[in-house]
Amino acid sequence: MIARTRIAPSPTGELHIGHMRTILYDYAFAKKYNGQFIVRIEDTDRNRFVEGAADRTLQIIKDYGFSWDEGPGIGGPYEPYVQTQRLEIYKKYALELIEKGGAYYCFCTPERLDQVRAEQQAQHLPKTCYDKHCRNLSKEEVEKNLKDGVPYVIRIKIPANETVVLHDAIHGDISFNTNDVDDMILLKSDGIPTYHLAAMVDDHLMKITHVLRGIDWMPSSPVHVLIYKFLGWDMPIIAHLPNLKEKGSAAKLSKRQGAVAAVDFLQEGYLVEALVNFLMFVGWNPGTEKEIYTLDEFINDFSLERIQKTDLVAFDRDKLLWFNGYYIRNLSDDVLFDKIKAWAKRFEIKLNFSGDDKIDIKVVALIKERLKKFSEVNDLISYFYSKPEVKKEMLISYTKSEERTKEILNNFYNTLEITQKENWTRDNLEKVCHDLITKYEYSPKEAFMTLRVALSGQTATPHIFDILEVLGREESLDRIKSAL
RNA sequence: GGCCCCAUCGUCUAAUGGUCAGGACAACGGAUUCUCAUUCCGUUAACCGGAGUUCGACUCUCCGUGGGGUCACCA
Repeated sequence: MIARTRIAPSPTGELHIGHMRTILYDYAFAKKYNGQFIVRIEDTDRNRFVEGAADRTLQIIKDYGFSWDEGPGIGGPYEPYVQTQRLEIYKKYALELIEKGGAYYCFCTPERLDQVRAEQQAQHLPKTCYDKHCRNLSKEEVEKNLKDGVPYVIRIKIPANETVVLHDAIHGDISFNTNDVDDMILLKSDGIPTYHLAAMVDDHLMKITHVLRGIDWMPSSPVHVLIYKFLGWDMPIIAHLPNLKEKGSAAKLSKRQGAVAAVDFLQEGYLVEALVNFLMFVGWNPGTEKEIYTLDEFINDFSLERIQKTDLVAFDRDKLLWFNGYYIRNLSDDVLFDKIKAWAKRFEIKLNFSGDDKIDIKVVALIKERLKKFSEVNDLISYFYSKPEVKKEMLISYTKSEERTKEILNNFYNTLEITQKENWTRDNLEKVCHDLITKYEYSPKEAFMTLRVALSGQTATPHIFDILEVLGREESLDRIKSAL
């Protein structure tokens, strides 16, 4: 089998992370079955069009590590891949639909439609729908309106009381009664098609074999099934994917909880590998206990059958953070440092590093196992580069008294002062300090915590001897003196 | 409200008639004889309710209940 999948973003804003999940599945499926992954821009909504959004969407897809075999920028055998450049094609099929009795001209004004809807609501009808007014127009009336230039749309002519079944690759057969289906608009009065027409025509013409889309499309799928049927085309395989929700509630992703757009996650400092690995499990799992996946492994294991049937799947931000920390820890110090710098450059974030790569990489190595996302870097490294504010209460909280704190710090100071620069290494410092607390019978906790606070102003930091080493002799002594 | 989809630990999920109902995240406890983190070990914890089918139901059927989607000249 050869699979051809597509993603059809509409340039109405920043690409949503849920959409990126669908891209991942589309991409993996096409690759798994030696096919093509296609990007098609669905810019048929002129009202919500956002300038530059299409380019940013294309860019973020690349940023996440995906590439398309056909689409904007590279073309392909079925170009163009931008819907507003294909208007003639849709018009042609809309007319063909009318000819075949599957659609009709509708001259109703938006005002009349609003009125009809309002009346239906006032009567508390189970649902609002077009009253099919223009289905009864005579051939002559239609001709006359057309000749007079009366604005029109083209609607699908849904047959009465028939059962339409959708073969969903995940949910199985789903049947609808056509009495519940509205005569949806296929071609708008401005000559631009709606999704229903445009996507079906393009999917057919572009020989798409599998369509993965959000489950919110399910209610309109009878319209799509009927379009294919009227035009005499074979339907691609359709799979409806669960939507994303915020963990712990049924609410969809919200900015209050964190990033929502794909680019936002990059900006917060998530690694692409972590993001993609996390996204794999947002609606799918291999049925095994394996959960660390490379893209290639995923391509190999992915299958439509193992996509979850549930309509909502949680986007667990804690889990994402865990994935990210995992991938960060698996990076070498050099690579991590380079990635942090690249991230800061791209998002114009000022890092508090010294600029001396040798020292900076050492610091990165020390914070690596604590780092969950890049946006935390500055907080974690601050005291390495600038004198911390040391709170007195915190400083003396590990000893019985101020006197004892002073004594401990004095002893550390004196011991460290006679430690020469060439001996200022992590291992030697550890030995010297341990000797000291043994000699004075300090408890490790009171001594080291006091020293930690004096050096960093914090109670949670990397190992104290690592900090001493990175800070250097002069700076370390200076900070102890300040604390005293 | 009509139509459609869905329902397992706190959270996300595995299980396709027979399992001590498994894993991960989170939480908690222990170890790594300084904190935090990491790593390792461990603990707590779930089949929405009711009928039915069956020797046997988390798994199949029906009815409830609950959640979600949709009902635009948006996708």
